[in-house]
Amino acid sequence: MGYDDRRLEVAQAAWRVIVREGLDRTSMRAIAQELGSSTGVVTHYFRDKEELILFALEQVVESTLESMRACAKGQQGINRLEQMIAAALPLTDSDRDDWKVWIAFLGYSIGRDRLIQQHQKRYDLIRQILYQELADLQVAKLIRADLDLTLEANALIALVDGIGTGVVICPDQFSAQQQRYLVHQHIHALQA
Amino acid sequence: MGYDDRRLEVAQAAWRVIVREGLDRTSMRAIAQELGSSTGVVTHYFRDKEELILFALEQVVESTLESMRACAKGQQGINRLEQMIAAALPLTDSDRDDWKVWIAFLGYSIGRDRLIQQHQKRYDLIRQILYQELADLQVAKLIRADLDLTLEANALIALVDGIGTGVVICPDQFSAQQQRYLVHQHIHALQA
DNA sequence: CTTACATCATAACAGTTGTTATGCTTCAAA
DNA sequence: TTTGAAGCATAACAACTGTTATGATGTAAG
Repeated sequence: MGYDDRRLEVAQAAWRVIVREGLDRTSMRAIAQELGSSTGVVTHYFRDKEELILFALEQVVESTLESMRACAKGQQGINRLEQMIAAALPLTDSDRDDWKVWIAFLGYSIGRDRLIQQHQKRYDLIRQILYQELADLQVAKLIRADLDLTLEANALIALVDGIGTGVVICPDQFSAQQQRYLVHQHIHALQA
Repeated sequence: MGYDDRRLEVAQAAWRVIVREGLDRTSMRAIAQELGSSTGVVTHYFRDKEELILFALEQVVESTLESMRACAKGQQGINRLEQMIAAALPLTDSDRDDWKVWIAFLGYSIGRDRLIQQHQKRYDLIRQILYQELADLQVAKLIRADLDLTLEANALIALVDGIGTGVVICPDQFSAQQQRYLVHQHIHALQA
């Protein structure tokens, strides 16, 4: 097992503690205990606590971005966009844990301008991806020509964010089927 | 100045610290300093830190619920629902601070089941209010008869939540006008 | 075998946390 | 005037925090 693998193990331990205990109760010692080791391991693979936490979050973000790209492949038209959006939703229990980390981090970022700026970059990236998808659909005349695509991309982001927080707080209210319906309904309204 | 007024002042000081510094950096001493007093004041008016934080959040929630009820008065039909939703949006800078507190609290609640349950109750209340509005609209045949109203109420909650987080993270992407457009677009799709 | 480095444990550091106890005012009731 | 409580300041408490230094172990290269 190489360096990067071990480093990832530490991050995943941190990730589990965040989901179970909350971000502010995720201390170096708690992470080490979750890992079954001492804090020496944690400090060995990460300079700061900040570096560790940011790395753990980046794993979650990259994971869902990868899922979105994977779902996009082989799909076309409206269905392609719909599948991409679905890939970002907390449809499974595992996805729900990802969203817990994400929301914990959003709250943690309030009052921390540096973290807010990092989130902005993430949102910019997602917005750019969705914009491109919408632009392709508009060229193919599959969605209305009068749509402000940047605005609609933001609408999609807000939709996913809203469903994500809804699932984390009230899991019973948002089944996978209902999540898909909400996305389908939203995208359907864009069609030409 | 009575007891309750002073108590509210303490909560508002905590509220300002949360917005500026973040929830996990909102210590008893930071609140006291923001208030221009000592920690003795804080402990005098609140048993726990938890009691203080929960009280501060409740103020925010009650404030926006009151705004929603006020906006509902004198309005009718689809416009009534639209105004109520708009009352919960972060259209002004002041509202944005409310949303910062809200989102900070959402993240803080991850891994704290008691807080999650309290949020569920809040969402249940809002869902009930929106359900009633939708039911009235459905009886008046102003929205489609085949809609699952509970699902649509959840959709409205998700929409507002998504816009709220979007504004907090990327204020430039969600102007008041654009927020209103997104709500209008969503509600318009429900019409009969 | 020796050297050097990666991996990890342990311990100590100074700082911060929430909580509690104590004492000092001020002011109204008896 | 005495009594008592409200309002508030101060200080101390143990517990916890992130960080750092030091030492022990294994293991691969020379």
